[in-house]
Amino acid sequence: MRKELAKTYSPAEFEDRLYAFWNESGFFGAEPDPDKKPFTIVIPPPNITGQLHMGHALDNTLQDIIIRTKRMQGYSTLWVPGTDHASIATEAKIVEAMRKEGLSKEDLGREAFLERAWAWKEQYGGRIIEQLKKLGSSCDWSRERFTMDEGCSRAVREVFVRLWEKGLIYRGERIINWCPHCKTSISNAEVDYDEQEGCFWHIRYPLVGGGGYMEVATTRPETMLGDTAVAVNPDDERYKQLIGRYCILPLVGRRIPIVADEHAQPDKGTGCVKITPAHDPNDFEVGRRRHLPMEVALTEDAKITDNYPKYAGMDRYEARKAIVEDLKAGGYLAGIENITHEVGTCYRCGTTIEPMISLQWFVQMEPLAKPAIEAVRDGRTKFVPERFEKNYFNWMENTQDWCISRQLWWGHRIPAFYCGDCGHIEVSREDIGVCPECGGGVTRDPDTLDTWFSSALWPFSTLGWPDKTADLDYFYPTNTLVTGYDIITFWVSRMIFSALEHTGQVPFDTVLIHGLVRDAQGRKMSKSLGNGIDPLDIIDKYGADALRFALATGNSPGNDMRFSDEKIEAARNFSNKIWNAARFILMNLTGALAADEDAALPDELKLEDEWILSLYNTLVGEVTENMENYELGVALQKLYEFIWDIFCDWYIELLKPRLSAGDVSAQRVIVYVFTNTLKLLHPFMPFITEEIWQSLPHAGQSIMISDYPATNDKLNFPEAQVSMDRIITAIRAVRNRRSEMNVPPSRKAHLVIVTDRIDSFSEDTAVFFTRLSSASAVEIKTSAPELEEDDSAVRIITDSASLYIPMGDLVDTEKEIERLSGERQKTIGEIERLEKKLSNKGFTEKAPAAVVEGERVKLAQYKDTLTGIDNALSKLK
RNA sequence: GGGAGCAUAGCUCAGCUGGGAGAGCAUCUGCCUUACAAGCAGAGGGUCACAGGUUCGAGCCCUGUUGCUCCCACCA
Repeated sequence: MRKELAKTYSPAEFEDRLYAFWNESGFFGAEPDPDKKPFTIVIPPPNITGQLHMGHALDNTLQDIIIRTKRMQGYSTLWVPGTDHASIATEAKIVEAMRKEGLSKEDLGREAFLERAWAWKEQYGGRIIEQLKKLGSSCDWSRERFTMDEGCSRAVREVFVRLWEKGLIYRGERIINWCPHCKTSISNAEVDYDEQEGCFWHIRYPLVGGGGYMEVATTRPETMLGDTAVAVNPDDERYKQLIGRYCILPLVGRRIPIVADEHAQPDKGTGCVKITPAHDPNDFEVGRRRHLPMEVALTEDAKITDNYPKYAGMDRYEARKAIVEDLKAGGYLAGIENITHEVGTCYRCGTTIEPMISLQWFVQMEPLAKPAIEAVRDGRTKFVPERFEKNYFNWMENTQDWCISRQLWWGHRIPAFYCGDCGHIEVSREDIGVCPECGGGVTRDPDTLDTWFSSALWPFSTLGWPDKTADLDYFYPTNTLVTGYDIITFWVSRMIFSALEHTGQVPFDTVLIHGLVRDAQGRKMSKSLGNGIDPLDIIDKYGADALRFALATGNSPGNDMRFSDEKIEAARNFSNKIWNAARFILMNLTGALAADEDAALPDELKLEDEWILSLYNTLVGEVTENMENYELGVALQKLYEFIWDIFCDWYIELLKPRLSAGDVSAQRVIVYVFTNTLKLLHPFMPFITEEIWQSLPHAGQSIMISDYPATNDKLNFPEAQVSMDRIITAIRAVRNRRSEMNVPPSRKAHLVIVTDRIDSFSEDTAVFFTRLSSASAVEIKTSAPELEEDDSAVRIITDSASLYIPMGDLVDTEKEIERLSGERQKTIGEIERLEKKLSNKGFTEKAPAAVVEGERVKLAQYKDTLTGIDNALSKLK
């Protein structure tokens, strides 16, 4: 039984119901099917801390559009959903919540903390999943994964052990980015740079044995406590003779050497650089090269260490003030310069990061990067748009070793065990209790892995890897990865090298990159600005389809977009338009079409039927091609234009006389075209298309599992297109004239059409003029009408007909002559332009024949128009 | 310092492999024409940033310039 369509478009009344229907019917599920080709997408797993924002909405809308299209095209489609544990973000939230209860991590201890974290995950982790469902996401929920679930954890451990065994993971003391707030190391990729106001402090370091000072400049005077040298360039004539001598570190009194190192550039500042190996990445390198001692001056929470009693316990900013004061007092301060500079901050909490020397785990990048670069270079994975490949190459080719250990508890604990007796490090797939070397007691590394270490495995860990599962065999490698450009380095690149290393295959063949969703003023949506638009509010108010339409239309790959009220309203209006078109069609169905069956095309087609079928067929071809090329926005735009400007504004209007007469062929054609257009639109706007489809004559359970329309040569009617174009042009011309003369549509007028195109202008098509151009009666003649000399008929000239409307004294003859003369000039201009073009041998000989022919046709049309205008003018005069 | 993007109607943006520029919104005019006023019909509005070049032909390809944005690196 078909469903009755509600009178008004109220998405809230059917979206949830339809989603439940699809889900319960198992349409989202996928199984390996040897008779079908697989098509797989893995979701970029949202953080369990997350709430759905516009970025998610865009990302998942695009994925859903793609997966729904492929599903209808007959692929066995799998969209794997899931969430990310987001170690640092989640831990920060839980710590914050605990702080409000007056508790710290240390108070609870690791076990209890993790219990809390899991409870938190259970409580909030599902929230974003529910929100994705509101959007219409057709994920296979039976395969929902979590980066810390058993399978993913096993994959993580396996990968860690394999990389260790291959020597691609190592543990070492390096300068790392330390977040004093999160109290963990973070990778280079996790550092954001903020422009900040600051100072250059010029400090004098007295030379040992007299003879003046070395003047150094620094933005961070507090780090001087950790200075262990001053460097000058070996080729710098000014200081050459000082190399090997010593100076005294002010306030501390330590003797530090003057060393030669290329790091010091003579043309920068004074040419002398203070060297703090434990607190600056460059200085660290200098320290290594010159065998300088490491002097740690800051603690993990960025306070001065006890080694400097005067400043001990001060945080870095207090210490800075105190030290600057003391330098000034001691006469060591040579000057202060105000500057703006980029300061590294933690991407999660915004705290200024502190470069620290620390013992951490690293992944050696070079051997992994090489094949990953190759895979993109030879096209096994391609980026859409292509330009992002440069981004990718740039990062991959210059990447440094990846710091993967985090001093956090929420995450995958590093599977390394340290022997307390012999110092052996055992990295193991299984937990161990004793040292395999000496039998001594072992302790496990307390640290966890960078969140991205597990997300890097997502395309295959979610399909069962390291086991050889049927899913992995069938659905992997996946096809399209959809994500924002802001995440290419964090995630996309790491998935590519991880997949190549562990599965020997690229993780996906295409990376579809989209931009950011900005607010109406073009600003990034952010919590601090408070300019975020909640997609769920939009869905409540306008419906998920409208949201999806607003996000998908006019959006091209890789480019940012703005989200505005106007956009969402336009989207809602389009939904409403479709809804009402459906209502109109339904109220006109009679007889057989009232039954549950697919509408087949009738044997006899009228001109307008052939015309709409032709245009529809073209649409199918174009949309299909656009979808292949990931031009989703273009495809949607074409659907919009077809539905609104062609189908609703013209075909429905043209068909009204036949429909009101109960013409069953007309019903069949309109249902055919409408139903199939809905199918093309379904991936973009799944809810409204389903709700309408259910109420139209149809076979099958759901539009979402119906067959995607294919082009059909039998539906091409070029002659009908030409004929209808003539009619439409003529109708528009009449409307145009009437509008210019401010004649209301209610005032009907007699219309005489003089034409020799009787194939287009006939008894059958005359009715179009009655309805669509306010004609009271239509007369078609093949020779000029015998209008009386004084009859001021309005003459409307098109390339295929002259139309006459007697309007009595509504028309001013003088004005009419003026208007026609103007039109004549314009037409002559066009004719001249085309004649010039066509007399250009370069054009006629070199341009494709079809283009030249097209120009000839245009010229002939303009000439016909001119003849018509001249006739009309001579009549008026 | 290296790389990328953007510049098209008043605003926000499309424009796929070069063949005389489009949409939405806004503006103006006329319409409650029984699917839809969340609508219908019409109108105005653009040296496609600037300067060269390639081509029969350039919004599109090449070179340079200007302005804005982003990414990476660096910043003692």
